[in-house]
Amino acid sequence: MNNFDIDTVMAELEKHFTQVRTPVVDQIQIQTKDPFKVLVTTILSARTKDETTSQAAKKLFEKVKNIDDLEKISAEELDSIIHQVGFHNAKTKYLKQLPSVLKEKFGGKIPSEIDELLQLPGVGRKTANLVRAIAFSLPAICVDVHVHRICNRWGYVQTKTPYETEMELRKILPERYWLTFNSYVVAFGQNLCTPRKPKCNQCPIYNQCARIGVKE
DNA sequence: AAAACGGGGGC
DNA sequence: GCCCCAGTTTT
Repeated sequence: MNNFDIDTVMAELEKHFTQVRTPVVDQIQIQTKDPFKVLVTTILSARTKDETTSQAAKKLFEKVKNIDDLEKISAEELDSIIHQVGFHNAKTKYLKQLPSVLKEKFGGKIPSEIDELLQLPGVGRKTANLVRAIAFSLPAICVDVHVHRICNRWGYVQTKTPYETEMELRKILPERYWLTFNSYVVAFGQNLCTPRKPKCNQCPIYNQCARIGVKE
C-alpha cells in the first residue's frame, strides 16, 4: 500500500518537474539574489500568480532598487505600480512600513532568521522561509497550501495546519532536500496533484502515495 | 476560529 | 459568468 520513500519520491519529482516551473523568486534570482528584491517580490507574491507578481516586481524595481528608494516613493505611485497584484492595498501598506521597521530593528539590513523576518510587515512563515532559502541559501522548509496538502495526501505527515507540517518536516525530511522541496512539490501540485481531481493515473509516484482524502 | 483582502486565469 | 488560487492580518 503505502511504500513511501522520500528518496524515491524526490528522484521522481526531480525527473518530471525540474523544468516545469519555479517560484517567482527563482525567476528574480536569475538576475539577483539581492535580499531586498527577494523580500519585496516574496511579499508581493502572496496568493498571487507568479506571472502577475513577476510583472509587477520588474516594473517596481525600475524605480525602487533598495530600502531608501522604497522609503521615498509615494504610496500613490507605489500602488499604481503594483496594483495588478492581489491584495495590493494591504501590500502597499506593508511595503511602505518596511523601510522604517528594517532600519529601527535590523540596522537597515534584511535579516536571515525566521524569528526576525516574521517581525516584518506582510511576512508570515511561508514568506520568511522562502526569503531565507532564496536570498540566503540557508536551510528552510517553505510550507504553502501545496506542500501541506500533498504531504498529508502522501501520508508522509498527518497534520492539521501548515505550521504543524513545517515542524514535522523539520524532523523527517532530509536536510539535503529542504531547499528544493517546495519548488518540486508546488510544480507537482499545480500540474498533477491538484486539490480536486488529481491526475492519479498519470502520477509517477502513484505507488508511493496513500491518497489520503483523495476521491477518485 | 473565521473573516477580510483582490486581481487574474481556466473553463 | 463562475470557481479557484505559491498567505497574512485583523476581528
